[in-house]
Amino acid sequence: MKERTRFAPSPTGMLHIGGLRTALYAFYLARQTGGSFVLRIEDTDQARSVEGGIENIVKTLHRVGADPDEGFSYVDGELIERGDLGPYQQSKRLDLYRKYALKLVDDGNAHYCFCSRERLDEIRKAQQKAKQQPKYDRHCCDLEKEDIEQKLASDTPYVIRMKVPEGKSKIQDMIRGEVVIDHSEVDDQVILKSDGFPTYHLAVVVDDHFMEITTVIRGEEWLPSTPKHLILFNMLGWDAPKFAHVPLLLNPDKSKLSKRQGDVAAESYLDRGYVPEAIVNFVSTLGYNPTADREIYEPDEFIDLFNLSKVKKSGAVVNFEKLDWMNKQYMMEMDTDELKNRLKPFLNGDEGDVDRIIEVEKSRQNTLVDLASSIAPFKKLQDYDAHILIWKKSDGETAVDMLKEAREYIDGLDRLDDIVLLEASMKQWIKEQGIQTGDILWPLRVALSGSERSPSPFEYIYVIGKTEALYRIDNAINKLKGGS
RNA sequence: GGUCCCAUCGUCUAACGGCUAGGACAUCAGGUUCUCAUCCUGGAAAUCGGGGUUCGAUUCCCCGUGGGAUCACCA
Repeated sequence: MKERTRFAPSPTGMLHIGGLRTALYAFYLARQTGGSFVLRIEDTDQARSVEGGIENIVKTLHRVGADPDEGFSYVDGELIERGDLGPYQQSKRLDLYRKYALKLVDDGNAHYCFCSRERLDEIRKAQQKAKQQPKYDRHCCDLEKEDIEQKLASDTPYVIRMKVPEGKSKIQDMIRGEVVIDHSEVDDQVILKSDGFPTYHLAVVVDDHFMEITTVIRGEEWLPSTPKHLILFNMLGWDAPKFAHVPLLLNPDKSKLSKRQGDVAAESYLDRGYVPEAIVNFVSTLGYNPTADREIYEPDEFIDLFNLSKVKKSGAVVNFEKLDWMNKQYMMEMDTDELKNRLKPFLNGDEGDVDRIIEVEKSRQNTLVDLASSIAPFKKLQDYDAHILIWKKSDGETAVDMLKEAREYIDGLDRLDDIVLLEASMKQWIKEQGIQTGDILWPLRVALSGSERSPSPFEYIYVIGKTEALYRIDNAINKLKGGS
C-alpha cells in the first residue's frame, strides 16, 4: 500500500531533533511504499510563529536529504509549495476549518461557548482544589437558540467546543498495540478559537482527511489526546488514519528532551560540523534498530529497512558521545575530495591546498569544525615552550644533536611525496645510526608541529615540505640554545 | 493527584518461551607507537521487586515499585 505520511511542524524557527526523527520515519515509510511525504505547516497559534520559520525547517530537511514530495520543500535553493491538496499551511485554510466547525455545531456535536477566560480559570481552580479533573463544566452546552443568536449578533466573543460523547476510544497504535481511553477523561476541547483560528485538534483532523494521510507518525506526547481526534473523525463521518506514536527523546535525567539541557536544534549539529549521514543515522537509530548487526548505515538503507513495528516503546536518552563516534566513522570512510567538499563551508577560503592535511587529520578529528581548525598548525608554526622539545627519557643536549642530524637527513631527501616510503626509509636510517627512535622523533615532531600531541613527523614533512620543515627545525634548535 | 504509556550493562540496543543474556558508545587494563588519533586484545558492567502460567521465563499474566507523558482559546 502506498503510504501518505506527513510531518507537521509549527514554524518556530528550528527543527527539534525529535521532530527530525519523526520526519525521517514518515519519510522512510512514504518512500518505501512509493507513496508521498507531505510537509504541512501548523501555524494556528499566531503567537508562536516565527519569521522565516518555515524556510528554516524545510532547509534543514533538505540538508539531511529528506525532501518532502508534497507541501513545502526546498528545491534549487528556493522555498516552494507544491501538491494538489493544498494550501499546506493551516493559516491559509481558515474557511475550511470554520465550515467543519459549524457543521459539527449543526449536527449537535459541538456548541458555541461564550464563557470568559476568567470564568474558565475559576472553575479550573475550584476543580483542582476539590481534587477533581479540570474539565469544562458544559455551562454553554444547552443555551437557547435565541440566546445564542443574540450573543452572536452583539459580537460577544465565542469559541466552539466539541461535545465529547460517553464511551471510550480504542486506539490501534502501530507501535503500542491497542490503547483504550475512557471519554470521561477527555475534555470538551475548544476546536475553534475566538480569533477564528482552529485549535490543533480540529485542524489536524480536517487536514489529515483532505490531504489523504494514511499513517500519522508523531511523538508519544500526543497519545492522550488521540481520542479527541478519533471522536472528531467519527463525528465528521471520515475514516481515521493509522497512528504510530513514537517514544520520546530524553535528557540524561530522563525528562523530555528540552532546549534547556543542551542544543536540540538539528541544524546546529549541521553547523557544528556533523555530516548529514551521521545525524540521520544517529537520530534514526534512537529507539529503532534496523538489523542489530551493525551501527552504521547509509541514509538510503533506512528506506528499505525501516519497519514501524520494530520501533521501541520506551524513551531513549540521547547520548551525544556516540554521535561524535559515528561522525568520525563517516568521515574516515570519505575520500579526500569528498571531505574537502564538505569542509568548504567551514573554511575561510584562504587556506590554500589542504588535501594532505585532510589525509593525515581525518582519523584524528570528530567533526568538520575540528578538522577545519586542525589546518592552522600546518600552515603556520604556532608558538610553543622550548622545554616541550625534550623527550621525557632524554635531555636538551641530545635534542639539539638529534635535531641537527635530522635536519641534515631531511635536507638530503629528494622524495617527500610518498608518506609510506618516507617513514620506512627514515626509520631504516635511524636504525642504522643506532639512535633511539624517541630521542630523535620526539623533538623532531614537536619542532615541526609546535605541539606535544600531533601527527607524526613523517606526516608533517609530507604536508609542509622540505623548506618549511628545515625552517621549523632551525627555529627549534635556536629555541633550545636560547632557552637553556 | 486522575488517566495513559514504559521498564535488559552508566547510555543506545540484540535475544521464535530454550546457548554462559550478544553488540555498540563511554570506561578500565594491555598491545602497536616518539605523542595524539587510528588499529588490535582483554576486563568490569544489565534482565526493577514479588507472585503466578510452564518441564523451562528477559520474553506471557497479575500486583507492587520506579520513570515518563498528559490533563489550555500551545502545538
